[in-house]
Amino acid sequence: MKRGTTDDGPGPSASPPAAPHPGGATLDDVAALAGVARSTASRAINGSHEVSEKARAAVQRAVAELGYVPNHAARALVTSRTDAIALIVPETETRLFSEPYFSDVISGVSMEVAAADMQLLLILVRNEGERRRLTAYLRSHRVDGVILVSVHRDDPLPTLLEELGIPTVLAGRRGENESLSYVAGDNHGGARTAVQHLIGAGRTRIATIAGPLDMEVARTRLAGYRDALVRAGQAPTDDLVQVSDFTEEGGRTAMHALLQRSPDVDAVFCASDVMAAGALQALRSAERRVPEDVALVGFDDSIIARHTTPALTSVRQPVEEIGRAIARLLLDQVAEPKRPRRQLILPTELVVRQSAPGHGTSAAKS
Amino acid sequence: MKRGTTDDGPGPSASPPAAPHPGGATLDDVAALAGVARSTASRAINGSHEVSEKARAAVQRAVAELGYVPNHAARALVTSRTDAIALIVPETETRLFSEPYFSDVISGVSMEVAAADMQLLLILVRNEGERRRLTAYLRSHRVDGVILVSVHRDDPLPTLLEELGIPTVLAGRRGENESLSYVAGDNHGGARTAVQHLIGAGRTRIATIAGPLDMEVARTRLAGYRDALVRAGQAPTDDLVQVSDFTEEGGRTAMHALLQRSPDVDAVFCASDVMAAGALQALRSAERRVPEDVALVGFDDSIIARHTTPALTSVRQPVEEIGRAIARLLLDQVAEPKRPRRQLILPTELVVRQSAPGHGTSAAKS
DNA sequence: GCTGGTTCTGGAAGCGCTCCCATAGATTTC
DNA sequence: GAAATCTATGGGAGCGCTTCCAGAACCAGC
Repeated sequence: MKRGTTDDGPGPSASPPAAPHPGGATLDDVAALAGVARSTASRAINGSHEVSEKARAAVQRAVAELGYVPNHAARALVTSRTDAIALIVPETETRLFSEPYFSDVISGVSMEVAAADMQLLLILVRNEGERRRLTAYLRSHRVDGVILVSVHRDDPLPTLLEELGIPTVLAGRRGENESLSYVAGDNHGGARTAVQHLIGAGRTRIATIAGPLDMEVARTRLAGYRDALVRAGQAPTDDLVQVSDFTEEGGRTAMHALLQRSPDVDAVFCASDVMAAGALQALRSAERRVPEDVALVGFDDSIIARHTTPALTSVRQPVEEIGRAIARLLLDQVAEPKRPRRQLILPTELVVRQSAPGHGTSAAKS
Repeated sequence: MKRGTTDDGPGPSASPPAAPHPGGATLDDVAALAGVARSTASRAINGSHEVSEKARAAVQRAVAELGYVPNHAARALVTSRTDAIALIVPETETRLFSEPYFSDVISGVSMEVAAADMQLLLILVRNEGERRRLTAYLRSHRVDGVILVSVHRDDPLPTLLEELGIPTVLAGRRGENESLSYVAGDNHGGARTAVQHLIGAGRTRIATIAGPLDMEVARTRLAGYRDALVRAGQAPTDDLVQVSDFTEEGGRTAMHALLQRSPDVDAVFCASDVMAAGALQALRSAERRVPEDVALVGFDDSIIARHTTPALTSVRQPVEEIGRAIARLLLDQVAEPKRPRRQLILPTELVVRQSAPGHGTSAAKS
């Protein structure tokens, strides 16, 4: 609809300003009914303590009676706060968004944001066009804060946000020296525990399928894998490391490569369940039994981990809690912009299933 | 902090009103730089055609030079449009949100909403408290339109929205006589096709595990199942129908019940993949082979359909397209509120996998 | 009873924008 | 060539709210 290109009203009638109920009563109505000035009503509603009990009560009564709801736009205009938080999800790769990881993070974020009476804006970025639009959008300061999930090492967005001075919290960090606030699961510890579990089960040729190394999660999980081996006195070798891309197809290909290169592999730690599912297919087609011949551990404890056969042992992150923590950090930062950045690592947990059972349960290898 | 009221001109004060960039240049700045009045600048920017080419060009140059971005709140205040669409997702049951169904619908919605330069608000509703908050929120008219996914038959929300006169589109309908606009997959046709596939493969004792009957999707899929049987000249019997709840555990229980009641069942049409996954477990523990003894079909073609063993034959809905259609319907309705409601049913597609292969491929039953 | 504080309150000034209205030019018509 | 008709423009009035400021009302204290 082209803005009322002039002639939608023939005469003095149809006056848009006097719409029936463009949102209901105004603060003036409340003030009038309560018998106070608008400014007093405003103070009463916003909880200024320089209002007498009597006035406050009168205002509250009037608010209730009129069903008054403040006009958000008017308030935003004068306070230059929007009470909105943007959640930005890049949706380049494989429908990342459908991973429980994202939905649970979002769920956690949503809880806290709603509790703070703020709005949550969901922004999916799929391509360059949307990316440009997003940049313009952020420059227009239409949100009080931003949450960024799935950041790549060279993503320009965090830097932009930093320049614009918009409070930002990342789900996961870009690198080891992250300057912004972030919350992440303990990827290093989680990976290490997973590999230690394999070592404890007697596996000796433990490979890993890593994620793309331009993502810090992938690097950290790989580091955790190496750490576990080193601690167990095993020197990690590069031919047991296969870098992939977090997709199922990538997991399959990587597993084939590993089998080719090191046929004696007896365990694989995959940096994601999706890749583990791919690896499982490759192992099946190579006629290796899981877990008897090769034990398999995934990461994320996503929905597919429970549905493969055998079900996947996997590292679970406290995803909803991560979401909540992100929101809390951000809300604090919005309320108090000069507050120093904060970074949080939350513990993970190994969920043991059939693809890599514990001590003794597995094949009597070694 | 003293507020430098108005006179930040000559004074050395550098007062807050002249904040660094509370959002950048204003329309007045643009007008001044372009050498026109504010109203002209406004018209130029909003594409009124009553502006001379010369003025328009000057304004555009000024906008570019200043990096001007309209203040949304100010615009919203005067137009009483928010340019925001709320997407409301009840998150009662099992992390529904993580189903690809939701994420793909959201993805489609997001594309269209972004293209229209509107904002997408995500509102998750988990409990009564959040529900009340939502009601208050909707009453405050802070969104131009609402998208409701996963509606139950007796959900009070659609009615509320109808009363408030807020443009609304549902993903799926509440019942057969839905008064609001909606977009849905062809549940009836999809179910019928699935069952016809089973019939075509020679199955004769085809059961169904239905969803909760207070959801129209569940009813419609059940109706499609019955329709297929009737068309094939088989009278649908109630002991082959087991109502469940769309959860995995529910699917397991339902399958057990069916096996108990009708041990000769040779195929099951499940109203969701999640329930099919549960049914699969029940069949396995009852030592029925899938598909040789019992063929299994799911619905949704969700991520788990590809990861069970055997992989599930399932009915795929054009989910992203549904999302896009929803958004388009809604945006139309926002632009033109008196436009009649519209309802759209989009076709589904049967994806055949091992759990219910086609003719001849399956066991030589019958 | 008057002064010197405290509270509390009402008036008023905008926040940045859209859109109505009146006016100044430009163009046409007779 | 003057009147009539358009068109583009500038002025200005708000949209509903917060917040500054000055003044009213109140309480002590001398």
